[in-house]
Amino acid sequence: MHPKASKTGNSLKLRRGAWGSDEDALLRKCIEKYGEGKWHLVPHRAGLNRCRKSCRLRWLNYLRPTIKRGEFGEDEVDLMMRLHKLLGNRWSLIAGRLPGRTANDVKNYWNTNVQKKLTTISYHGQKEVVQGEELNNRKQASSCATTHVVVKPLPRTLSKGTSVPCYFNPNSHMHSPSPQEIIYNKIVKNDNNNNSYNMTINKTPSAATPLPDQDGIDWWKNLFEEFGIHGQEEGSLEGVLTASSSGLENLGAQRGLMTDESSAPATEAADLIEEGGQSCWSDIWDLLNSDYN
DNA sequence: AACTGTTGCAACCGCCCAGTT
DNA sequence: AAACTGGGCGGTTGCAACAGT
Repeated sequence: MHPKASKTGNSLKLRRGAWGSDEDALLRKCIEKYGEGKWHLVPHRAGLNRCRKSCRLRWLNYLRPTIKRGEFGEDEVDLMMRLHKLLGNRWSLIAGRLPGRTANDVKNYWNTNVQKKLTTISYHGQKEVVQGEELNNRKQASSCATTHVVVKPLPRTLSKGTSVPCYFNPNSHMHSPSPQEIIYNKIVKNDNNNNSYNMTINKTPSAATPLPDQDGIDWWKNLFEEFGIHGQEEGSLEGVLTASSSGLENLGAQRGLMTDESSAPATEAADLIEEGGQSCWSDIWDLLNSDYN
């Protein structure tokens, strides 16, 4: 019996611990037949003596056919680092940007690989083995030295039928960021590189891109306001764009990411927004896909 | 070969949030 | 408004496998 199987009284009825191949097969069959969701029905439907949470976890973290196995690639680790810097321990959000990777995978990788590396690399960039009291001292010092602002967007509730602009590239497994996301990436994350997720952009949004409706406008407005960016015209797309144009500059400057205003992508994007209004997104798209060194 | 220490990761726990009653 | 329920998340645990002595 698995050691975790005898912790609570409930476990007398429900099986716990490691999953057997027969259980996996039952669960897989059940999900194939009924689809994901309604997890409280899954144990009964599948004929499993497991709790709903256990079934859900097993499926999401192990059985799902889209799950990618094997080592994390260099680009994946790089993206993970950036996202962690931005989001903190929001593993599900980070995993959402790493196709095929689960939140559990990301969390485990971070805890076992990345965190370990961070604590064993000295300030001079030289690898060394640090243990005991010295390790604790380093950790303490490191937490002071690398303090940064973690952006934690609040969950947003939209009314029914809202179409928040979502720029999904059907030809790619990767999510293609919206123009707004590109701007956000460029400024907040200082991401000017051709990372894998940026390289999936293979179309301009000019024709096919839906423009935000009122709820979408509010959504973006709320996001900007969260960063202390305020528009002049309430409730209009132009207002949001105007707000974003000034706000982007402020945000970039606030974060100390734009040393040369004349060549900063945010400034140029902001100018384009101010000049072009709704029709300028394709220009901004091109601009933000170009390299800034 | 036997023992000990370390690592990776699957699984569980407790909590939170949103929706429903 | 309060209680309940389902879904989801981050943190933690502990086992199996591996590496070192």
